[in-house]
Amino acid sequence: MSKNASTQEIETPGSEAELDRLVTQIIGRVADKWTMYLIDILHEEGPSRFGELGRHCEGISQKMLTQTLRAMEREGLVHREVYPVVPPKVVYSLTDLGSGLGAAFCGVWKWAAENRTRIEAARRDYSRRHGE
Amino acid sequence: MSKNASTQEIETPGSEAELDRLVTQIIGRVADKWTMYLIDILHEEGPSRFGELGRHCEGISQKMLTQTLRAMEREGLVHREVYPVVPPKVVYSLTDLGSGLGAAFCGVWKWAAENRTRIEAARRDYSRRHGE
DNA sequence: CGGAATCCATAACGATACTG
DNA sequence: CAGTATCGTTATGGATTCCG
Repeated sequence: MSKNASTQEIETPGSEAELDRLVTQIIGRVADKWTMYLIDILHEEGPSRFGELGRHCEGISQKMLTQTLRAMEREGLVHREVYPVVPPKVVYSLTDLGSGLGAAFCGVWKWAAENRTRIEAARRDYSRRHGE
Repeated sequence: MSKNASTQEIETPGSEAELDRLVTQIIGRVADKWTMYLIDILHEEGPSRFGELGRHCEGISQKMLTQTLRAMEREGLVHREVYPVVPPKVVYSLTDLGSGLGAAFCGVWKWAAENRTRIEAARRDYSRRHGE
């Protein structure tokens, strides 16, 4: 019983390598552009309707919006509430899990904001040194 | 001169909406599965050769490895050091910028590790309620 | 309004072969 | 070893149409 210093694991059959693989897999599904955008939007705007999300999420197609929201629902990041009215109304909101991820992502947003000039400088530098 | 409360902006012509777009764009380029994996690997293993990275980065093809590393170099996340020996030796290491992103993304890894059981539960839940 | 379904273009990716 | 180049496939994403 050398490991498991974490928060709430009771039954953990796999090896730590396997755990690693699992966590990596989760990151792989979640570290996606649209997911990050949507979590951010839901974080700022609060519970939002499908159309609102589409409008706030610059450049996303309605197909990707649906698709991404479904995936997020599957991972337990968002809750989908359907109001049986006409015209239809569907409101998406972050679950606790989603909020947690949003909070975690916050660091990445801050990093991007704080370092954007350096990133752009690096890019200019690169294209100068390479093929222009 | 109402804004610019940030860390180090001297010349900022765009509006805050534009700044938003810029930051979002950066996230879009950086929030990618392989980039995150590689930053994590470089963070844990330290400076590594091309082949080592490939071996540590489960499931990546050599093509994607090259491609992702080039992109990361362009964004200023990694430094590429070529040793003119035979057989060739190329060592990749995180720049300050890359380390910063790694640190920022750390929160997400922790989130994934701490909530993995909940995520899997959510997934089981979803497939039970939907098409199995 | 909030999708699902269809069609289509192209970008992403993997496998393979080749090179300095 | 660390790539580049090419090819073929699959996945991604947009546009459009239709439905409850």
